[in-house]
Amino acid sequence: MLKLTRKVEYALIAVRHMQAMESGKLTSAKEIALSHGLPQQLLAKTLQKMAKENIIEAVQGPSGGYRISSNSDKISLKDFFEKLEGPLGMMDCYFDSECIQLGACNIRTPIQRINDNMRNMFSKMTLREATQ
Amino acid sequence: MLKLTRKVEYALIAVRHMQAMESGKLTSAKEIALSHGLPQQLLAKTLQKMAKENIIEAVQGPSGGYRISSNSDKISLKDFFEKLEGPLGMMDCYFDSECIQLGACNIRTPIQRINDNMRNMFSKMTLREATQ
DNA sequence: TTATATACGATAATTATAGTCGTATTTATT
DNA sequence: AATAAATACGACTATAATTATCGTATATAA
Ligand code: FES
Ligand code: FES
Repeated sequence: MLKLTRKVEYALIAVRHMQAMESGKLTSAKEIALSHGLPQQLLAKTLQKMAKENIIEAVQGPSGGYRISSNSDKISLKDFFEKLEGPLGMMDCYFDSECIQLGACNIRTPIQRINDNMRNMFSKMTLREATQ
Repeated sequence: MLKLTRKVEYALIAVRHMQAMESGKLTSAKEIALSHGLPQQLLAKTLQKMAKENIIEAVQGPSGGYRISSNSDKISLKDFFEKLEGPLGMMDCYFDSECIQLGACNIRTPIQRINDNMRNMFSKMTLREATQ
């Protein structure tokens, strides 16, 4: 319960790897995967997703790769998580109002209260803070 | 990601159900399950777990059932979660140090920092506050 | 004695996550 | 122009975790 996914885990590892690189230098999916013992294909997908979301920059072709994006400093942990995994709710009903109950729901308010707190916490932490 | 389990969800529903009862009165697993459309057997197990953990009180035999325990006021949401689902870590390595990586781990510190924040947040919220 | 409730271990079903495969595209290098 | 090495993506499979059920034992009020 309340676990991160591997995708996010790998993303964090990759971010730290890129932050540790000399400024502007590229690194590849292969390089990160090998040096941390991660499944390359899965990591590659995660990197592609991060590139699409402008967390990192991608350069194609041989001698291409990825580097950390400059605006990654501003991104919150909440946004980081949501860009990778979609809306961040402890229960699905937080967003799509598909209540699991027949109609006698008595936890909508509690769930929202708890979830708001969690989202608020992750909004206040930046990716930079968390990974530095 | 970062979702509650059904077990916890059902537990929250049950707690609120019992809080709404007249003081001291008992309610049964069947009653709760029927009135909220939950699977009775699974809910029953969760109630048994809660009873074992002194979150609620159990009375056996016909006309038995459960009622909210008086010390449920003091319990934190973190303890509530952990009593039901075990240690609360966003990654397993937070506790058993079974690092997923081959040996080149670079996220131990970040993970601990993030997780400490989360645990701290749930430590500060009481079950009572959350469900009232 | 019966009926109804909790207690609990074992197992099955379902769902979500994790990982792989195949192929297309880009582009530096030769 | 050909090749090789990288990103880009969709479809698929495998694995793990969660969810739910089954069967049986025990307690106890009526
Ligand atoms: S269970 Fe979330 S709204 Fe009812
Ligand atoms: S992944 Fe958690 S300690 Fe390395």
